[in-house]
Amino acid sequence: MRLSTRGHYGLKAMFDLAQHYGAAPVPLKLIAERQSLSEHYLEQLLGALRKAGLVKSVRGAQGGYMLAREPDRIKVGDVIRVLEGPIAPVDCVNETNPAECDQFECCVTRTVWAKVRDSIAGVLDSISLGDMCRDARQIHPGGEGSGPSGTS
Amino acid sequence: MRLSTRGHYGLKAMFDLAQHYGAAPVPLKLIAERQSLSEHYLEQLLGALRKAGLVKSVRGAQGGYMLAREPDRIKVGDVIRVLEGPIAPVDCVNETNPAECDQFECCVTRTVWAKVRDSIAGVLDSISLGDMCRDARQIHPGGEGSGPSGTS
DNA sequence: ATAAACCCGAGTAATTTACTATGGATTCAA
DNA sequence: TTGAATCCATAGTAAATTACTCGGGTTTAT
Repeated sequence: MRLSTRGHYGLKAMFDLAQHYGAAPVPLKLIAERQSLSEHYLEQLLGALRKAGLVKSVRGAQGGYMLAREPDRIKVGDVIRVLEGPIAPVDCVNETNPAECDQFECCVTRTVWAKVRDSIAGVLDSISLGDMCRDARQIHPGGEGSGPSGTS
Repeated sequence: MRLSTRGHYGLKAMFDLAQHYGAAPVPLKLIAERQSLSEHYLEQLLGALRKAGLVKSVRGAQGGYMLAREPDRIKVGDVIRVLEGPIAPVDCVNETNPAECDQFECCVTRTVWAKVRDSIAGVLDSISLGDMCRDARQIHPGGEGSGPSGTS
């Protein structure tokens, strides 16, 4: 019942980009430093997020990454689905293409997992990057300059 | 964001035991057959559940396993925590001993994961094995003899 | 021209997962 | 009293997954 580092790190990176939305593109190196993540690894995650249309990139010197749309229009669930795949505690309740139950069409443990899936999706789809930024501002008023802002 | 087979199979087995609560102990072999699981592997899971006090065992011929208390007093969450460990999408929001955030005490992605954790725990702790049996009876009226009852 | 950046695919060590194997200890029943 | 049916415990292991690293390329501002 654990997230991999892909989702964990990826959300940190997206939150970082959300905090710099509207400004110049943020170079990978800077995100990796601020969130203390491996640069090369993060590159893969941002590549996936770019292909999924959640971030845009600017190549060349002074380039970097930025959110493809406003922080309020990107949900945590969008990010996690790109990096971790469809939400599914077990395969037979997969969001996009549920695996065939090898046994019978009707099963009880399955409905338990479906409820878990829906409750996870409900939370992830109810929080946007914009929400996270507002929360951060409440906790760390003063923003940017006033010291580092770790994200677990 | 996926359960391992431990939790998946373990809940199937516990549901099987719940459906036979009050009767003679159910031998491992029978559970494994009915739920089409590896016998030896399931043995490990039931061992853990026994040590955790959720099932009792009777050794020797005519022995087997049975729930340690009424199905209504065993929640799905109890089973999953034994087999999968504490519920924690990421380590820093572990239910029992949260890992230190290496960076800072205050972080925003962390509160997201805490909400996910609580929502998962909420679902798992709201469903008992007794509930599952009643659901099964509604779907498969006639019970026992009327054909196999797969559990995904 | 150079340096700062992104882009891409392959490789890999460590860990986890999902079992299997083996042998023993207990108990019922004939 | 013997044999079969059970549970109990530990160790081993092949496959998959994870979390990266490596070594190149390509693009673009200055």
